Amino acid sequence: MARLEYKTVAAMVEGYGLKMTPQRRAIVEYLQSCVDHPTAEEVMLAVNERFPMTSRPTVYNTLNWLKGAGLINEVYEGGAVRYDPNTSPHHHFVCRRCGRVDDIEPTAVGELPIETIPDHYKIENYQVTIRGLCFDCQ
Amino acid sequence: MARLEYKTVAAMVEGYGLKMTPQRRAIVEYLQSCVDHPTAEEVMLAVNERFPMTSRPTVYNTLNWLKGAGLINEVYEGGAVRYDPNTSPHHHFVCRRCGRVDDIEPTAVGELPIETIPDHYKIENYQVTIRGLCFDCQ
DNA sequence: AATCAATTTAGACTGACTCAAAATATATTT
DNA sequence: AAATATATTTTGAGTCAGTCTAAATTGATT
Repeated sequence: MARLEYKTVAAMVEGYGLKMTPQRRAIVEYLQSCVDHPTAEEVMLAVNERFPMTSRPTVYNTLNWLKGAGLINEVYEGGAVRYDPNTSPHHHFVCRRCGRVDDIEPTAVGELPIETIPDHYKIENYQVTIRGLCFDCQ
Repeated sequence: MARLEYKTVAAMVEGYGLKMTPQRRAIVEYLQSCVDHPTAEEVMLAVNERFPMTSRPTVYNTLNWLKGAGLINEVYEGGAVRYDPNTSPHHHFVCRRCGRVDDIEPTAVGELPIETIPDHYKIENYQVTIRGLCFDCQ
């Protein structure tokens, strides 16, 4: 539950008896460096700039493995599936105009008084999506 | 901003110089009767039970029109795009195990203290997604 | 009943994503 | 350092949700 780190991935790869390949390295490094929430296609394009000819299935395989291992999250905004290297609990701000998705720290929003929710639900976590206009679009 | 109502749709269709067809009627009536959040495919299957041979493009056309007119909302949960006939501000509970999506009234959750958020965002609304286990899955 | 515009349909098409099999690379053993 | 075994990548085809187009149809209006 934190920002994606290369050493975590490497250790996990080891632990599962998997192999660390240049493609996986490149994908993980790109995700680490990301401040936004790229789509699979964006990951593929970015990785291919530095490490040409990384195939689409490999990108999807790796993203799906990282997701399954809980090292990245999938978010859906603006009609597209995006990947989020930040797995700490946090919220999102989505700009109605330009579509950018910013992370919002939980401390910036305060706590939701969810204790008032019907008690037949077992709540594990919650996530807030705030919509509006970002600074640039106002 | 309320639950989808047939008369609202009919009036809007009139107003735009459009035509009320049996297919549109069937789709709207099905959405009205829905307590959950159907996918486009589920809408198509349900409508075809009563009104056979409603084609896929017609279902998508109608759903997209309703969405554009602000009469239904699109939500993405469980790896699929779903439609929500309830356009009042409200939240969602998503069951980790069975994937069902329940509406949660804003009054059941209380207010999020969003006034603490960085002030360079112009906030228009926010939506909470609560995850966990529903009653049946505990 | 005839006309015209909006709508539906069938069928082809796109884009995101997955699958399968052959080729290749990695880590390990000798 | 070469050989081996296993994981991974690639290519190319295939699937699935959703869209497009043009022809056929329907609904509203005259």
